Amino acid sequence: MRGYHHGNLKEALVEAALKLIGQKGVSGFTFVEAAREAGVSPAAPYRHYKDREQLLADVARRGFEAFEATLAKAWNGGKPTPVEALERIGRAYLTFARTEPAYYAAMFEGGVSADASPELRDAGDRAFGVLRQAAEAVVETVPEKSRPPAMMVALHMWSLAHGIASLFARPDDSRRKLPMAPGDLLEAGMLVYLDGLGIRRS
Amino acid sequence: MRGYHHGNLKEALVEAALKLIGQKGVSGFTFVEAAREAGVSPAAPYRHYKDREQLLADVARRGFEAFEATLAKAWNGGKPTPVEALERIGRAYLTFARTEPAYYAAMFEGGVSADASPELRDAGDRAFGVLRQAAEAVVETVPEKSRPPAMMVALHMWSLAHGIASLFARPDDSRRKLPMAPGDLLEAGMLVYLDGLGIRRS
DNA sequence: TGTACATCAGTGAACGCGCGTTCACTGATGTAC
DNA sequence: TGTACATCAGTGAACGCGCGTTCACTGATGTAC
Repeated sequence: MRGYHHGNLKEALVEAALKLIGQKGVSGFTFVEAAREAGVSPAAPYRHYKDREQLLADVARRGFEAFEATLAKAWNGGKPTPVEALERIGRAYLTFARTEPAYYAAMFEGGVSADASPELRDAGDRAFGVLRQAAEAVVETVPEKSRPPAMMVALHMWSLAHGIASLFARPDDSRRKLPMAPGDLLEAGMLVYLDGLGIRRS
Repeated sequence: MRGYHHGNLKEALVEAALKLIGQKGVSGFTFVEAAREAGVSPAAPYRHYKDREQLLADVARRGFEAFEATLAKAWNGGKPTPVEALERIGRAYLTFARTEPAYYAAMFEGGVSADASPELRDAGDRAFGVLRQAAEAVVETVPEKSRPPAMMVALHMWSLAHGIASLFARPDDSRRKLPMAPGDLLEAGMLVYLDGLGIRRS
């Protein structure tokens, strides 16, 4: 922090980006201001990132890694039952969107193309992998004959959670009022859906 | 168009905004460029809009009105059956997001607060009203005793459609690859969900 | 253990750029009489 | 029907601002010997 060399500038820039994105959204975040926030001259970030886009992509990648860890923890090996664990994933999804709006925005609203870098794509795929694996465990609780495709189930869960997150569970924009908590809305939706697949609740 | 007075500048600015948003996203759209696109000096737009934000809000409002018309047309009075008509609404939703990305972005990703103006809020409410009314007709096909709340159903449909739209059905960002068409993914999800509510398909 | 030196991570000044906004203004339009 | 005049919708020049990016540079660090 003191002295000519910052010593940890890359991390400081990521921190600054998260703070700024949280305050003004992805589009309000600038390279120069991130440098200022990190207490460094406007030319310094170029030692670590080629441009603003690359810093954003790095933030998004870290976001997906944190997201994956959050979802994996919520899954907890599918205990006590896959359905209950999947519901925990759903709630963890919304909690992440609410408590880490900067990460969430960089991941999903950044205009950062998913294949801006291989690392970003991989991180995104791994996060989705948690959901997909959960969906697999859940569909395996029904007889093989009437078993729905796990990929489809995972995509439905993801879409529903993301839809609720971006419509109702963002802290910054007071999007729409809801007659219930977003987490409850998601859980209700998941239960109805799983019923529709013939999956028992317990 | 010719002469000192444009004659139709407000409309031209909206057109320009749509074109620019479609090309570079909401955050890439600027007041000055909209003026340039409309063939007018950078000071001219101030005769019609207080600032960039107000123009954006106007675009979003018009978007919601077009959206409402699209959804209402798809609903078509709930014929031949409410469930089929609801599926048509779902597909129309995704088609709108795909073919009118600029409107969709202004409506949902603009950072335009829903209550930037009463007109905007009303337009948004009316668009959602179509979905809500459709949900009401659909739930009324089940006996009152086991009838789910229409509001909840409408919110689930909206969230699922919006989630699929923003994850998979935007033309600009090649978000994620899908093993199926977004419309099919949504229809499958809706059918499973309605099954879960005990609503027959026909 | 000291020293020479390569490498690295910063500085700070400068640039061109486009944006948002303002200002006094002026050409066109419409209306009162 | 003609004319005077108020109003309106535009002009264009100017401003301050912050951003992205570059450049030659310099202080700090680490390593070979």
